[in-house]
Amino acid sequence: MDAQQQFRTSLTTLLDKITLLSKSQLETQLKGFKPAEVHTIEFIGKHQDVNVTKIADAMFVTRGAVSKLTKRLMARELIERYQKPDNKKEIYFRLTPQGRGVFLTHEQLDQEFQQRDQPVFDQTDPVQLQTVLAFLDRYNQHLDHEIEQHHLQ
Amino acid sequence: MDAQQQFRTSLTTLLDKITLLSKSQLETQLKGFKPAEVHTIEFIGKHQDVNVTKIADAMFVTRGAVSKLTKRLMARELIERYQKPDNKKEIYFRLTPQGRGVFLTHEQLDQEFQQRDQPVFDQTDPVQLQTVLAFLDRYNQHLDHEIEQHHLQ
DNA sequence: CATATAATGTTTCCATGTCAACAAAAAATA
DNA sequence: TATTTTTTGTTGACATGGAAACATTATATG
Repeated sequence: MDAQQQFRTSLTTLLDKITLLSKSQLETQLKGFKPAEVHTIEFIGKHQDVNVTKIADAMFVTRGAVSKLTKRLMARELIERYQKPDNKKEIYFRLTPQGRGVFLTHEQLDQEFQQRDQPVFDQTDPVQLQTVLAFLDRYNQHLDHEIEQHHLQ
Repeated sequence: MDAQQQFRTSLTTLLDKITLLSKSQLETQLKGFKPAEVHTIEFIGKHQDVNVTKIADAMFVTRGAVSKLTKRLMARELIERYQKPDNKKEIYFRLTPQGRGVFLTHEQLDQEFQQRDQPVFDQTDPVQLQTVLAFLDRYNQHLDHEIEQHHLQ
């Protein structure tokens, strides 16, 4: 297996595992909340004047999905909607006190995830770590180039 | 931003870009096939004596989901089932000629993606490349440990 | 200013995934 | 060997996300 294939395989399994782990922990600590719901609460908690379209863009899902999701979250009184006096089209969301509770729990969990993986970073030589990060940066730059060439975005 | 955060950010954007680039090509060349379907065909094509449980483990989904997926693929005559004479419980899958067609198309697309990104790997010092791969391996091993500790899978 | 176009959010239909219960067979255990 | 436990695969109920059609409002254009 050449380097690129090995890289891709490692990356894929890495992300599958991270997803699996965060999902289960989220489910135990935030029982009754789906990952997408928590993610939405997190996004609303971190940004001002969030609407359906912004959430959809940030989460890489359709507006329809977000519309349903926010409806559920409002029914459970975790978020609430508001509008601005000069715009009758856009609908914004903010957290309710209950929603802020979920938000804080999630923040704590996120710190736990970081702590869970920190040993990997601590036990790696700083120079090697920089090599890894630099490589990812170069790869990202290359893809930026490709995206530009293919006239995407 | 610390190393872990930088690593996470780079990884996320890297994958977003890869998804964006491969999306349009996959849609034109493998029209009518869902990512999960192609992924399953790929897995069956690459491994011997694959059963529902193995696919589920490899794709991080439930056995129920795989059971339905393989049923669909069999209905479309892309895969077929077989058993071994000394085991009446386990059911294995292999590709049909049509399934191999899809498999090959996917392989070719994959090669195109590889060629697109090969410059990044060619222009990286082999020693540094090994550092990157070794880091990912260590990270994966760490997560394997975590998954085991949480009694997942 | 009037009209065309774009943006925004919702809903319906549909596909697909999870969960949980289940049956059958294999493996472990007494 | 007989019984219990585990493994394997399937199914039905349910939830959820995508696609597309739609209504409403904002923005661009003439």
